[in-house]
Amino acid sequence: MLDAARTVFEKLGIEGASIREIARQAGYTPGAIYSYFENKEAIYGALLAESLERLNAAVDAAGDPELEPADMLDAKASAWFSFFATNPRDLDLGFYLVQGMQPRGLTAELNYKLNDRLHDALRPCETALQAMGLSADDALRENTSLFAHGVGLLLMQHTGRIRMFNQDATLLFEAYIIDLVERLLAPSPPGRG
Amino acid sequence: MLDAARTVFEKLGIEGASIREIARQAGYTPGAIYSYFENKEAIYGALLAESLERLNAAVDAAGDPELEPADMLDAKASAWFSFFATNPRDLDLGFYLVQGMQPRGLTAELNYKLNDRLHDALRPCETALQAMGLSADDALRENTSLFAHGVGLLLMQHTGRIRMFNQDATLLFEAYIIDLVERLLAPSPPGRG
Amino acid sequence: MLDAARTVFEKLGIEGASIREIARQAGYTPGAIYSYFENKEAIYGALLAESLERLNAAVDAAGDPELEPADMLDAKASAWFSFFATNPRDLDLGFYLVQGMQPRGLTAELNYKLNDRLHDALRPCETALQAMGLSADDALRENTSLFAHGVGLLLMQHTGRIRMFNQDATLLFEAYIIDLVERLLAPSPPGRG
Amino acid sequence: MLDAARTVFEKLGIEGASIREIARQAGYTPGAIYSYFENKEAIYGALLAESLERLNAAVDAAGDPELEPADMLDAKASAWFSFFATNPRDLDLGFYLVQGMQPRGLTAELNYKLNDRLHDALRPCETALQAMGLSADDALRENTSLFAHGVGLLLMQHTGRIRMFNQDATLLFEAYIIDLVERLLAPSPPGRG
DNA sequence: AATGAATGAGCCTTCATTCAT
DNA sequence: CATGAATGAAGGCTCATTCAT
Repeated sequence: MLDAARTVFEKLGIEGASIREIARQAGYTPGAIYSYFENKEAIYGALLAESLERLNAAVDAAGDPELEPADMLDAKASAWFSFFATNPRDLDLGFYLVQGMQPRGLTAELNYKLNDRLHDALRPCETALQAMGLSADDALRENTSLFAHGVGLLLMQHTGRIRMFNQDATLLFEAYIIDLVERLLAPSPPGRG
Repeated sequence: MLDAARTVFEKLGIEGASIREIARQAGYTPGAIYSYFENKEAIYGALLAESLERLNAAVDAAGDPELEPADMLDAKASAWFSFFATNPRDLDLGFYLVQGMQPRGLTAELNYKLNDRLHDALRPCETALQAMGLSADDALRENTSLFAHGVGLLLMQHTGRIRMFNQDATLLFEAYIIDLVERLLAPSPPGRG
Repeated sequence: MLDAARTVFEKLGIEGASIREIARQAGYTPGAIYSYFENKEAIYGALLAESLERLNAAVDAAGDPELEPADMLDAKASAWFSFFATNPRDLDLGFYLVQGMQPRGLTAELNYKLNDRLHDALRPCETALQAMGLSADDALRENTSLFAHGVGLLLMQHTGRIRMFNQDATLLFEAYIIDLVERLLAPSPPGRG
Repeated sequence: MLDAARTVFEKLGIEGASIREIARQAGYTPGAIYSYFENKEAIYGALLAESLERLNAAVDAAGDPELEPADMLDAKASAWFSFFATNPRDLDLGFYLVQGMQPRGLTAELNYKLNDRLHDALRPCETALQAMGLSADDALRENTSLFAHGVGLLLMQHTGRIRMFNQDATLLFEAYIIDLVERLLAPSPPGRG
């Protein structure tokens, strides 16, 4: 059933994915959906939960444990970035969660769970940052920036606005990481906390 | 009439803003809308065009012409960033342009115009980057990154996901600019183009 | 449901028959219609298909198989003519097929089927004409003329314009058949193929 | 203004000819139309009146006065037939009058006038028929049949159904006239009034 | 667990017509 | 005479959701 939803969703996008269509794809009638999900938003919740599992799997699989912290940072960050860059529908889901999802569809519990799983996917980067010598606070801050940077690039790429700038999102993300590593490993210049 | 659209839009969001609702808010019947706009998308087009004008006004007003390039960069970037940070509905509009707007509503001409106006708002940063010694290509690349970074932060802040990280979007954006300036002014380390 | 459509259609004509009205007559809400038909044109398609079946039934039932070809021609032609003369709504449907029906509502397949069924209803006349000694080409031509004549009379009668001429459509159609038979059975005069 | 209506009407057909469109074509705004016509139907009434004038002009111009009655019949009948065959929009108008026009649009007076003008266009045929020796009653009957035949052929041709029969409407009409003349000039067989 | 017909509310849009200016 | 903004009614259609079976 979730597979059907995902399939429809991949084919028709988040706007075109009606209950009817999902049911048809699943070989059921519309009413049957409601045996599995409370409402339409709940489907997205489930879809998103599953998407985040795949995201975590991708991040977990990335990077040899023996890697240097800086390389680990690169590996883990590239993992979540390329997961979304490669799977635009997962990015859609993420944006949908973030933008349009009605509070009704997401129980507080599920919302927490989803947030936690997103954090889980980003934590390896934070860990690597700490391993590079950053305090917990600094690591959090840098990780937030890193995430924001990636999200911005993904959004631009996803909507075609990045071609507008004649740039390649993945290259720019890589460059950001390189600059970041450089900055962290360099002797901090005067005047920076 | 545009005011009515903006009001409804602010109240109900971009999805909930139906022609009926906009007409009601404006004190008209739905048919009357079509004396002013060809269709629903055209309303957003007009709204967006106006939003981009305000954006450009904000950017143009920012920064004393006498400023050093680095400070000018800061001023101009902060201008567009804070415009969107302060006016979340304009951010919504921007995201809508970027994500959902149907080609039908936007004539190719208008689409170009809107893109141009967005570029206009970002160009001062690029100019400042070149004034700091970057080549045209490098300036474009850095400007793209800068924009992406801001967009990512704005998105996170806008959707409440930034509090999740206990960070302040504006501070993070400022930090990015500082690092950027530092990096550009520093003697480039070996191995970086 | 089809009955409702037919009823509304009889009451309000083909132009006045809205989905809303059909639904109301059927005791349903508009949306319910779409469980039965893909769109409005499909309703007419179904209505027309059924009408053509009744037409064919009437034609098939007409004329003792033992009849002479000339009498069979009379019987079959009178059958389709009187079907439409007696059931003006079926005539309306036929005109609608012929004039206004959008390609969207009628799949190519259905369109073919409808055309075929109309041909089926006219074929017995053509067969009788051939039995009277006409070549296939001549039979087709005479049958086409016969059909056109009937259609013209039906249209005039239907729209009240025939009273304008103080004539009775059925009598005129009968007279046409009589003349036709006479002409075909008579030794062809010189100069006519 | 009528010209504008006719132009729009020729371009967009009877369905697509909205008041807005007519006004635009005429260089006016919709409201201005109502300075000239009571309502939309009145426009069609005027259009039709004018069409019938052109029809009569065509019929009047046809056939040398010196012609034999039989040839005159051919000339006059061919005139009205080819008028409609050549100007399908006039045929549309005629069908519209006959099928869809609301009583509101046509004052009784105008209706009479239109009927009279149609009769005028057909009268030369009737006169020719009488000149060939038919009684007034017989001439009326034959003329009615002739008109019906032509109308049937025109309808079939107009709607593309005549190609279905692989026939040429004009040829079939000509053949009808030839048969008619032949029949009338031949010694009437026994049993035909 | 599943059906599937049905609802009800809503969507965007069109259009003849009116009327104060 | 003409404007043109506005109306009001209607149009076809979509969709999440419900519920008796």
